[in-house]
Amino acid sequence: MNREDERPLYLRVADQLRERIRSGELQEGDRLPSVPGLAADLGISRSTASEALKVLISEGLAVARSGSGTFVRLPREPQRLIRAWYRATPYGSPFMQDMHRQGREAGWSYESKTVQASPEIRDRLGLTESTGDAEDVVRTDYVFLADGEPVMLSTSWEPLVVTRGTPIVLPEDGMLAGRGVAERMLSIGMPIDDWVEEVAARLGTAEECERLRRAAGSIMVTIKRTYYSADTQVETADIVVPADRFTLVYSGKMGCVPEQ
Amino acid sequence: MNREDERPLYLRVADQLRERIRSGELQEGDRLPSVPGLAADLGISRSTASEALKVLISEGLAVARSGSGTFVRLPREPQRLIRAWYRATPYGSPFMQDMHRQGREAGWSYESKTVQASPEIRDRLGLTESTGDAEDVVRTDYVFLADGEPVMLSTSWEPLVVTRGTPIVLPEDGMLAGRGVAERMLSIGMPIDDWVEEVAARLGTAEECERLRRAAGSIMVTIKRTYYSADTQVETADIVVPADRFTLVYSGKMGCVPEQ
DNA sequence: TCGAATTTGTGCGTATGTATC
DNA sequence: GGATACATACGCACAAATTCG
Repeated sequence: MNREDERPLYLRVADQLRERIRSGELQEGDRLPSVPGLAADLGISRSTASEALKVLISEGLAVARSGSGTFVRLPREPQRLIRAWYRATPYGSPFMQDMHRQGREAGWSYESKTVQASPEIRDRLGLTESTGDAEDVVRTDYVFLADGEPVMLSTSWEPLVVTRGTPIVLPEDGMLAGRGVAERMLSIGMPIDDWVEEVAARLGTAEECERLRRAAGSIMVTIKRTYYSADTQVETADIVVPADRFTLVYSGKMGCVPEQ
Repeated sequence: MNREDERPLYLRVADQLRERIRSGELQEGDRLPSVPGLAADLGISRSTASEALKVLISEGLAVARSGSGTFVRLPREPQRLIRAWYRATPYGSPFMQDMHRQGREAGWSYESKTVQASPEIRDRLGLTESTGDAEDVVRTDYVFLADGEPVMLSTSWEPLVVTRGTPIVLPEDGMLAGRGVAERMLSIGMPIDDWVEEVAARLGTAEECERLRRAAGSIMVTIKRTYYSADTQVETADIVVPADRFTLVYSGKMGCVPEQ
């Protein structure tokens, strides 16, 4: 069976399947050989055939549908997300504009709550004065959609010390709903003049992978973003995007020359 | 055996081990229970115990050493890499300055070659005129070190059409060796006035993981960077950093107000 | 240096549950 | 309902790496 057993059998079987995908013989949405089928064809055990398929799944090249089969799922060319601190556009938030430029139908759903900030969030928002047990931020959880599919998660925190008593306390309420943080803050006299984004990457949690319809253990790019107005933090957010779908684009000029 | 089988057994065992790590009972470097040990202790099969450990490994909370055991490996606090287009500093390149600020001994090794650019690199450098089979770029492969350990890979391409005949044809040669691209280009009258970075994440290749001394299959953050001088591309680079060691920091002001 | 014991990795077999068609 | 598929769980065996006396 093994004229050369440098590499484990299940990896060699995975190589073989990967090659059939790469060559175009198996295309997007095609069904890969089933576990029993592979085992019979190659004269290997079902456990080993299953291991080989798991390799492709963990690489994001395939998805398993219980009871149905394992299907090729080619990574799309990643979309570009332009990271910029402020872009007033007819399409609303920066995400909406990026999707619109790429000819995709964008949408989002959200849920806002007034809550007490965690120590980390308090730190990121520069909330030094104690408010006891009082609620001090509005937390909004977003799911962003492209062509109806969830593609980005974001959790945003805005300090009540900034927004309390203004018409924009709730991010997705009122005239400026869906227009993005920058425009909303501008409307209450707090123009955003600086931002910081900390970019990292890690495996997605089970919940993130499920909400973004990715295979368990998919790689996620994470962004911790903070917006400033005159050295005051007015918003901070945790953003999660699947690494196989997005490339983040930063550029030297965007801080100086907002696009119109 | 299962009074409630909502979740698979191997996931519940993984939960249990994860909790022992989270609580501090098992610390960095400690050995997790062995597969046969777990199986005996919990009255489960070795296959199931092995599956449970694989979950923690895939989450990056543990590493397996064949023949030795499976060990807790808590993620370190990642270092920050400040991404900025130009920072003239007494410490040379931006990488050197970041490491110096964090009190780490920085260094690098490199290798330069004059080569013919690939189509992708030609595109990134805006080289539209054909040069036949002639060599048209200087390619430099860097390994950056922190405290003697390799932490970042970078491959840089500079078009000969810009640097030919100048004292800085070879990046790490002459007076400005180690001073960074920005200073070198400035010295030949090509000040860098714009940059674009495309940030993505993926699994590291076998070679990258080995050169950066990471476990096979570690997550890497990749940056495709291009420097411009008056709308002319003067350099492009592919940068690879291990995701568990670095966070990239971008900020709105750095494009306008270079640090001194 | 050698060998015994332990551990992970791989591969085989089987069985059952459950989802899909 | 029946056939097929994946997911989980059990069992066993051997190879390779490591550790330790």
